[in-house]
Amino acid sequence: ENYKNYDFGLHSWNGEKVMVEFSSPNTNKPLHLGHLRNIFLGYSYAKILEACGYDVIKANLVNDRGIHICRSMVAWLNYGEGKTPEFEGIKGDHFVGKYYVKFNEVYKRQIADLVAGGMTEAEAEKEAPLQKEAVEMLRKWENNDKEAVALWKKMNDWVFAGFDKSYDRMRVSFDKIYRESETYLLGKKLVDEGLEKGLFYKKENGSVWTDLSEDGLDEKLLLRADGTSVYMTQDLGTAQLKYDDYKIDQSIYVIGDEQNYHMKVLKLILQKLGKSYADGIYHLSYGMVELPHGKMKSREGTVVDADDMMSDMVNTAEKHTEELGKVRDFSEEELKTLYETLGLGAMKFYLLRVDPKKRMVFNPEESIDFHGFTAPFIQYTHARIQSIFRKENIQPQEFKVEISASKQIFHDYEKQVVLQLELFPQALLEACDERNPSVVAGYCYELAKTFNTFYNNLSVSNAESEEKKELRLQLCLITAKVIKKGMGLLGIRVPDRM
RNA sequence: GGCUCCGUGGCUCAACUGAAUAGAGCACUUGACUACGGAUCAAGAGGUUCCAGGUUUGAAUCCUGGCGGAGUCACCA
Repeated sequence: ENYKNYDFGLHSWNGEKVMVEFSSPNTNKPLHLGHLRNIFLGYSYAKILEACGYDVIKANLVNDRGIHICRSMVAWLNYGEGKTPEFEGIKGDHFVGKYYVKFNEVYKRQIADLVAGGMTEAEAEKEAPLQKEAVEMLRKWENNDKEAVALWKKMNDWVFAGFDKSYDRMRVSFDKIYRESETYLLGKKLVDEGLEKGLFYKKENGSVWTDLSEDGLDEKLLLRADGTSVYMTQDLGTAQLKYDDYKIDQSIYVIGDEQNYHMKVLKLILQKLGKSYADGIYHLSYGMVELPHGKMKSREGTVVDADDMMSDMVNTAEKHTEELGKVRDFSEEELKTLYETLGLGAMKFYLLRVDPKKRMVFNPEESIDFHGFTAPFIQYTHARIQSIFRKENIQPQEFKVEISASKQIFHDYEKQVVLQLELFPQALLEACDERNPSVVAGYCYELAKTFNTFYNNLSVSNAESEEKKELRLQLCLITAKVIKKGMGLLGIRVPDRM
């Protein structure tokens, strides 16, 4: 009965505004597997919040300033020979990333040389000529040096263009982009504010600190001796800016668990500063993605690149689909869309099906398995349902959802499907409260499984009676809708044929 | 070293926050298309929940102590 005009768990606005920040890349190298978990998690959780009645702003805080980008800049100046991404024919983020790698190669050698010359490791790290160039570049940038800023802008634009291509392919978008280059000055203001209030203090060399030892934490640096900002400075400013811009009730940060401490400190400092929005800060912390052989290390070249990963998954979907040969009549365009839907769907689901808090092992071979607890399994269920509608000449959009439960004697298989469908709103709320999209992933899987059992045991088209047929068609329809809705909350599309 | 988190069949994950026979998937074994799509379904085998104590009518879950692993404690971000 509940399914008449049922809106599948959607709630109207509950009056709360939430910002979800995710992705948050550095502009010195391309996105990798870890970012993928972050992005899919953030995007999915934003959708879940929306479905539960929140007004959601999806934000991306790009770390576009600092020594890391200066390193890429110096390397490009020294070794780039004026080349551009267009010239090389590669994405801008990969292009700039190449120079970051180059920097590290040379830097490492210079350190080794200096250490061989009698310097300590720490000294060598500071004295290496290339590092000195980078530091000088940062200083110039902070002093608004025309050339430095122009180069910085040029290289960042390359990277942004590259990122945009990746986001497009992932089918994620943002409502607001913050750049740390635009927020760090505000952060410095907040530091001044804290100094005036006596919450922070200056050390002899001029660096600014706050002492959080009473709260069980350590002393924390807020401003370097030379007056330049650190990570925390920028985050203070960004937090303020987010609130000024949107007057949000909650501010959710999707950030890896290696920053648990940092986020704790950030919130505490803002609370001490008496900021009303501080209490609304929540760190949606997620565990690192590891590979079967250990964790990803850029130094050892074991980082899995996000773009490569996506291509691999889509290629696998293509291969698999061709082997099965069920969509030979598809146009090129349709095939391309299908492969993206299946490949990226499988990848998103693989990353979202586990509790975000926990570290996870990414097994490339298992991730491309399209059986069992996977997106293609669920997508397949959806496609088969659509197949029934095609056969019955029914337009799902026009088919009315009207279950007259009272008159029916439900078969056990039918009952199980109904019971499972009833759980959807509950799963949605749980995912929202627990801040855990994997609840939705698990739900979709259970629903698909329950439906498949029903499907394999009872015929829809050749049902015992017209009434039964009607009922089962309705079960099919609602199942398809809930699957589509649920998977949509994970950012995964479901095809009508595959 | 201090603080935080984690340890569940060969592998990847669950377990409504203390409940009854610890659930799924992969891999393995066996079955099912003259039935709406076999990317499916049905069945089987596989566990001392890291170890040792403790609390409890009852512990994977809570406490203590080990062992093993991760993160963090930067004038990096």
